Amino acid sequence: MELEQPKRLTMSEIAREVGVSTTTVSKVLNQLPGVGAQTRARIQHVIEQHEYVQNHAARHLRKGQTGLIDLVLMRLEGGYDLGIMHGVQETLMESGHRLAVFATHENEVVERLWLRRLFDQSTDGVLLLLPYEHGEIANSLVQQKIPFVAIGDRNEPATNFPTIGSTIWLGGYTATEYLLSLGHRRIGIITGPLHLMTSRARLAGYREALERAGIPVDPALICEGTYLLGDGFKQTYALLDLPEPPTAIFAGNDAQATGVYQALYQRNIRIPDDMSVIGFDDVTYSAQMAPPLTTIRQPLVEIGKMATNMLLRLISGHTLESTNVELSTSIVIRQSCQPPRTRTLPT
Amino acid sequence: MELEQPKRLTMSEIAREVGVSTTTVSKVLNQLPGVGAQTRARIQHVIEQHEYVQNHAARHLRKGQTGLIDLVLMRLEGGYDLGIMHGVQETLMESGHRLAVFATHENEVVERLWLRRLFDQSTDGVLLLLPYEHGEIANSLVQQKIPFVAIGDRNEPATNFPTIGSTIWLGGYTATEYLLSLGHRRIGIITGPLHLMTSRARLAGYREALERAGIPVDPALICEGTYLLGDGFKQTYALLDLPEPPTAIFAGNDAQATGVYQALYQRNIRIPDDMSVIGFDDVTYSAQMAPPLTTIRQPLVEIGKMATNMLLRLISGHTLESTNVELSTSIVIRQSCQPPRTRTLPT
DNA sequence: CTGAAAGCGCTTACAG
DNA sequence: CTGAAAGCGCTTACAG
Repeated sequence: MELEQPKRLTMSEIAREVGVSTTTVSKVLNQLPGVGAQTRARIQHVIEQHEYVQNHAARHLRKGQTGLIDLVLMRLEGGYDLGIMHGVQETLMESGHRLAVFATHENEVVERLWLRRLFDQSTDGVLLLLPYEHGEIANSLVQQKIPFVAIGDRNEPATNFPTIGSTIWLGGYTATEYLLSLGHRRIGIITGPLHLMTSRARLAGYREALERAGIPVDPALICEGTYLLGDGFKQTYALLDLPEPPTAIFAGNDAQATGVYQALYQRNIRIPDDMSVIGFDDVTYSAQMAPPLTTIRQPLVEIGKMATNMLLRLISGHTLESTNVELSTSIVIRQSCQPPRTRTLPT
Repeated sequence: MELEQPKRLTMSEIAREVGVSTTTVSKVLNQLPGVGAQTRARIQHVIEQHEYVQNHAARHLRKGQTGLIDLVLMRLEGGYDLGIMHGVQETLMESGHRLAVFATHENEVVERLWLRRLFDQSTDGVLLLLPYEHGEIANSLVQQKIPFVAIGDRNEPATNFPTIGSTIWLGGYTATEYLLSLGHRRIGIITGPLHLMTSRARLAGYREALERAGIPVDPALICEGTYLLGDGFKQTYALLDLPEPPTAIFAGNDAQATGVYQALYQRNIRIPDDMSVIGFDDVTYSAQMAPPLTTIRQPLVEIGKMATNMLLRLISGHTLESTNVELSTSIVIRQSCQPPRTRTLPT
């Protein structure tokens, strides 16, 4: 006895079975007008009975749409990227698009290969989540007329393509300002790679806050990291070993803050009693750290959603009201900062 | 002056320009034999000159292949999932497939909708990364003849579909055994949700090790978590508040181990001096924790690779040598465990 | 309200 | 070695 093989039907087979044309079946399938109620019902019935599903490729070929959005990033590492992806997925869920994810792993050959593949019209649009400057990619995309929006924080004067980010500079300023308001005067900062705009923006905000407070910037307090936990750890040791260590550390992002925590624990330095720590991003686990991390929140999920909505609008041929959007950062005060206790407050 | 518009050419336009048939162009494009060297060169030239790229949809329609693999998971949360995705991506990079990612967020409606979409022949195959039992999904996939492999750890006797996982039970056993060998007698365990096979397997391994050592299992030492940092934190407090607290904690996974660390730090209990901690998974950050976490390694990347290779083989019509693969777990000894110091070793 | 027919851009027997 | 032609499964003017 053979197992029943649920053969996949084509539209014309459905049409034949009902006794109508494929034109009519197509109309029913796509909920277009111009079909009698009776006919519609009969067709509907047969479709359901056979669990008929349209062939994606044929539809795609005819309509020139793939139902696919591509997201490109360097590396999937959690935190920042995942926050944004959540927003993207959520929005895509409503639009019905699928999300293709591609990680370049900083391999330019692979990247170019992938880019080439997109040109075969197999994507409706792309989301660029690349922390470094990728003029060439953006340009190729523009040239190929593939809709895209770049997510990140290129505080460059003007780009000729749509971008979305958040007010990084202000975030850096706010973080530093907050620590100053608590009475800290020696504030260490662990930045991201300084060739990135997003790192420099944080640092610039830090500098600005100090200068406004009339406090000279001590280069010894500025450490460069790569936004990874390990850098937070290592640079904290460096900061602690300074002749005059800081009383607070601005960790650059929450991953590095985790590293800072661990270094401090190991050195038996209590947070926030002996050292204040402030992060950046407000990643999912930030609130669960011990103590809960005070941090500068980037509205990651919102950024993801917004980016996707912008892209979707672009894809459907609309023009964007504003092509360079910045959502605002904000400070989330939890329990990792307090006034310095080892020094007397300035009079 | 108009901007040059790089119009996308079709194959027949290329053919016309060279003065050959599309048949011949297609052969060149697909590197098939049966084309004169001269002709081939001329065609090649024109192709490159125009940066011609095949239309994906047309190709797909003809060949019935999409070049797309779907990965389904509950939630993108980092650690475990990311490890596996790395492996998947790496393998896919070679095969040239793109990866479509879908997160169900435990929403069954959404899940079914998505599943339905796959039936439109828009995927070459799917990777199921769902921690709970998903008989229906697997069955639908089987019925629709969509190739797939389930990643995870269903230690069920026999499934009628391809699976890949790792030796979880043995991992649980090994972790416990190791702590016993160090002299620990009261070992706390924080499991995952106990309705999951993967959680029960760890616990069963734990029990087995204790029983073999002739140590009665104390139910008070068994805490249920959900594999999230917060559970590690909370349950550690519970364990510490026991009349007779453990001297070691088996954290269930590395995320929970992070929570354990934090609770211990907050209670001022040193690792490993005052408490040993062992994790499970060996996630990217495990080695960077302070102190570096001793853990049971699941070969996440390898699992991802293997799963993908199995799927690829399935897609190309081959049959699998073995359909239920388990890679082996192993212990990675770092610095979070040592003999208990508050008790005397048994004589 | 309904359908015949063209066409989306490829690939693939098949014939020459 | 080369090409004419059919066909993958849809959608969409267009005519009736």
